[in-house]
Amino acid sequence: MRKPQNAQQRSQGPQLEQRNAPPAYDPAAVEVKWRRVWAERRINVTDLRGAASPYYNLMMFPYPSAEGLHVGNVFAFVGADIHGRFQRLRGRDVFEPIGFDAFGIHSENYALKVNQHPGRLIPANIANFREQLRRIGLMVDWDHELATTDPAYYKWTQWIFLQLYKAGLAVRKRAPVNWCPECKTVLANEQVIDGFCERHPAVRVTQRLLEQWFFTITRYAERLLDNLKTLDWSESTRLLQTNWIGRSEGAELAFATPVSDPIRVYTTRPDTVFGATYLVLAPEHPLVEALTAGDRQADVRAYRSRVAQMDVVSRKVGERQKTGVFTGSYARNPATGESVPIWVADYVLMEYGTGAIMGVPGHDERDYAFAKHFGLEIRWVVRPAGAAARAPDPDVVDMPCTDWDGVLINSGQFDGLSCREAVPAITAWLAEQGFATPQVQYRLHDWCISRQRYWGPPIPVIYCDVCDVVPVPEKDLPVLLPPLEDFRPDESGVSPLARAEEWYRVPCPGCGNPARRETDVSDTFLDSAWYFLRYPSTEFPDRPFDRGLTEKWLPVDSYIGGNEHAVLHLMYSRFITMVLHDLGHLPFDEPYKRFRAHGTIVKDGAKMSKSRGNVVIPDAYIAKWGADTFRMYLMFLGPYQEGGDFRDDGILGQRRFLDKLWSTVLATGADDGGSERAVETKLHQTIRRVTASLEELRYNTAIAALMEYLNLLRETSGLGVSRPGASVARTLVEPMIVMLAPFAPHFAEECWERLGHAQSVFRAPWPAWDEARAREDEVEVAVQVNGKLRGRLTIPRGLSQQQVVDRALADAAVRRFVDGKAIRKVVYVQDKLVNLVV
RNA sequence: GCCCGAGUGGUGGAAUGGCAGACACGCGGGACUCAAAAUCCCGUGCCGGCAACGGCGUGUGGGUUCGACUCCCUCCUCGGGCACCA
Repeated sequence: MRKPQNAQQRSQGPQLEQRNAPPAYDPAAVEVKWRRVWAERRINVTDLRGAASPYYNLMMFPYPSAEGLHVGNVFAFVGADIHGRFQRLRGRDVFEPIGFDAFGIHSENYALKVNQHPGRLIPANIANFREQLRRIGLMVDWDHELATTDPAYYKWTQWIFLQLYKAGLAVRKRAPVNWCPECKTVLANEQVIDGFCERHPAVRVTQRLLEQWFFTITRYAERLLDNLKTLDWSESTRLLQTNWIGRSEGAELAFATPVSDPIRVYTTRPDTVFGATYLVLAPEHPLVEALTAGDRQADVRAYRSRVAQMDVVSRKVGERQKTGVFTGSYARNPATGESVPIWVADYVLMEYGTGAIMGVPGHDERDYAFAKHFGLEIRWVVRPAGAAARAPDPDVVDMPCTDWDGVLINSGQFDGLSCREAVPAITAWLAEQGFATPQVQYRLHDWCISRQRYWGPPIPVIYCDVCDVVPVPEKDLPVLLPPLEDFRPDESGVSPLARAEEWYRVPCPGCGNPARRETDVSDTFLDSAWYFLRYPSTEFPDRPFDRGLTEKWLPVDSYIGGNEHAVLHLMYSRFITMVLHDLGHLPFDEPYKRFRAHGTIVKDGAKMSKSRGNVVIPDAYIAKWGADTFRMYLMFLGPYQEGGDFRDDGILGQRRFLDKLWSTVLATGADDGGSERAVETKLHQTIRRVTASLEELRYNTAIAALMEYLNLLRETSGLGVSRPGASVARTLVEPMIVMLAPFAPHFAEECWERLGHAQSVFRAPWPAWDEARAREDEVEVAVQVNGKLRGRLTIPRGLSQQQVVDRALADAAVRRFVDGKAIRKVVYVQDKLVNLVV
């Protein structure tokens, strides 16, 4: 960080300077004053019912950590706030709410670490965050603040669970789950990174079998995918979701077996079925036992139990040596009619497709490795494009051919077809005989919402020996989280809530017999899957979201946030919205009309992280430079949707700009109307540029355009050289203040007031530009000879090609390169460039 | 391995296929000052030249075009996502 002299000197300026010197810009005073005025005049409070032109401006609510806001949060919020303020200046009634995502593992782990109860820690963190958020000057309507830990909120989180339960979309499954020995809880697949816990990068995740609640999001896979095409979202985010859903097309093929059930396999390459020389079942496959021959029992059992002990994740990680075991049975290849051996191997996963595959070692990397290792037959049924007419010899070519651009061989009547042609042909042929069905598969998994933890909303279910699973009646919501002093998870794998005896034991709502509460709490992502629905309706204790307000304000007009939530939060909230829509609770099925992913702020080219020790804490910068300067600096770092590199130097540039603008405002005279044409032209160009830049979230270029304009304005008015008594016309200054207001709101308000306005600058209209006035009379035309720049002409706008060429040829520098040569061609771009080809 | 995104001065970055480097930081020089800070002015891609000016220049190599940072192909590096998903 820079030495503090600058700021101190600046802020002490007013006292030190001579009596008649103008007051210096004092950000601390200006910002305190305007935050007070905004609060007093309730300027950021939206009239939700009366708004004529509603605009819902959403930003991702923070998790209130003990460390406080970091610079990444500030970057995210300021960028969204600028968008909201811009919309407001354009006449929209902007609703900009904020809240706190305060449940979850983050909070609980931190509470464990400092040995304090999260119930006491979180309110303090929230108070701290609230203050920090106020200090960065957000246009937030604090009347609608919410916290997911508030029973008035999580009552409805539980209500949503019940709606899904009633609709059959919340199901209980015994399933192998990821278990983090450090968190002592189940992790979603998304929370497992390369086999390690997201929260504990050094801790390997293992496997446990637990009864869990799942939301069957997979039933919505197709819709989640299809709707994506219609959304105005960042391309990168849509792509991440598309890949996450992972749609693939293929066919399910049936291989007859000695037992009554055939083995069904899913394949994307039915064209290679003639090359299927073996089958593989996942170790958990239900047919394994029946298909294992007597003398293979011991081997198969040993193999399966070895796999069962392995954790879910490491089984899938890396290019391990393939393992497997032969069952001793054979199945019939429906295409060739031949018998093929049935194997069991852990490279086949039960959770995807049918849990069984056909092994086509000639044309699949994994099958090839497996067949090589176990000496299984490798048969080529595709000749790669460009290869010789004969099939390549597996003994010579030591790799499979996974090419789609090949031609079938060794495939009976299908020989000669291209792979692409063969897929539908073979599928149809097998389908006729009852051996095939076209099939679409998705990679997406169901959403496990159970957490064996304390700090979350209890899942509202009661277990009764008579009635089995009984949902808590809606009238009994919320199921309050019991105030448990010792909230530590233990090795049992059971939630700490099981130890709250009084809470745990309840009469069954159905039959009144003694029953037990579900002791798991729900995933934090469920809390955040619907928070945007709650904001407009925070005042209603009796409904999750008011129908009228919801219709008026939703879906969200603009959502700006980080791409780290591209597949989890954004997918889950889309899913919940779809379900609530289908159940008749919402009139729309997509929550966010427009989503923009902002970039990441890095430090010295590296991601900020505690372990690197390069985390930038914004507080000191704001204290020293003021929030407005800091906001502008962050936005100037680079394109908002790409992020930027935070450096301590550089912030001074933004402060200099505001200082210069400040002195310009103080030197603004009465409207003399005598503005120079060049400045006026530049003003209209600037309005056009800033408007376009703001629409595209290109905040860095918007600021640059304002700087350019101010530089010209000061130069032409004599302010730059501190000419005594120099003044500048009001009409040339005021639009700039309005355009700056989204970036530096406190500063703009103060300037606006000093310019004589009684109303907030945010009541002013966004300046309009006039195309005619933005156009220059004279243009500079580049003169190229053979594409190389050889001269420039300043000429009146609108000359004909011939006139321009004549003038270009009058230029000595140009003639040097043209003289003595014939001009073969002339390319003229009106008022911009002329290229003489000689 | 597969799918995205990005490589431009000392630095952050700017440029609907049409003057590469806007804007800003930093740096050099000057003014003001007893001096410093702040402020203001001038300069600042690289090479050659006193200069006029010339040559080179947007990760690499090729291509399309009158003209390419921009479009196409190859490769390299960095960042992100997915990954035994059949």
